[in-house]
Amino acid sequence: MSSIHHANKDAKTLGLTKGARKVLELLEQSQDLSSAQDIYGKLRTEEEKPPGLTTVYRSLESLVTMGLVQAVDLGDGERRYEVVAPGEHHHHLVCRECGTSTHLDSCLVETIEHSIKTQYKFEIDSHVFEVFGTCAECQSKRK
Amino acid sequence: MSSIHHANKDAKTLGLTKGARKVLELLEQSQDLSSAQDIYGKLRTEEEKPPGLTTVYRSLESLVTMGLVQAVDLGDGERRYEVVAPGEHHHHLVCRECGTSTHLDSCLVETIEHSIKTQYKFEIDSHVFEVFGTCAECQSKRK
DNA sequence: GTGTGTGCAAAGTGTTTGCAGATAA
DNA sequence: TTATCTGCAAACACTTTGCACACAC
Repeated sequence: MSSIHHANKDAKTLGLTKGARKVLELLEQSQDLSSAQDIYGKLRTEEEKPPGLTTVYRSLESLVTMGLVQAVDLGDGERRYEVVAPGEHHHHLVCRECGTSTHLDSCLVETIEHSIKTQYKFEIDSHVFEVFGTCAECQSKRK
Repeated sequence: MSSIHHANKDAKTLGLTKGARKVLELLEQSQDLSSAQDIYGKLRTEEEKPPGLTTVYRSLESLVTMGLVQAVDLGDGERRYEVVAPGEHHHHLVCRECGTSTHLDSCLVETIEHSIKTQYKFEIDSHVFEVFGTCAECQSKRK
């Protein structure tokens, strides 16, 4: 252990600011997608000296840039975030009743990527895909 | 011709307010997705007595509710709109360079709907799917 | 006259930015 | 010290709402 002076728990937190590390930790504990305000609120209860909202936004921005976190837009005017394996991404089944989201285990865009390229001569660089409805649990609660 | 006193051009415009009819007409002429501000701006140049922004927003709301118009969220904080055949919807290839959007000729969600239902027991009621990248034209301009 | 449509201005929401003080190397 | 990080408050962009007036039947 030579040049590393920090007491970081994890190699991938290197280069992150204090605030960003707290945001990342919190996201790692979260099951669901979290908005900036969610994160801010939770940190506010869990930390003695919590980062401000501005710092949360700035942290999320850099975490996304670094590829450690994925931003998800559900179209409700509030961006959500979740940790991902670097370079990975995934899509969700979002329950409108309880708000929970389940990951889809594969990205179906990859399956049609080729046909979009050949049929439309379109060069894909990103995509959004989210499904809304009712999860199994909420369906059974209805009855 | 008995109970219809209006000089409407189209049966489906029945029950629409004056402002909503103008908004719908403009959307019918548009090739691309238009934001409320786009619509407002265009009406402002084309009409003598154009509807205000508020009316544009209210009109879009009712057009969407009536199923004549589809709202599309591209995740840039600005909702876009386009006319659709009642009950229909479609997805887009959105070019990041020139901003144009091309319709995908089929909805691939339908192809995996069954597997989502059986595998996840999830009841789908809506979805978003948009692809971003570079269109054929912008690709050739680059060279 | 009565009810709906409309416009203005104000309020609201999530997010970003400017700037000065706090903090870390 | 010197550069980076942080927080507050203000600015922002899009959208919604309150309210009074206009208009249609």
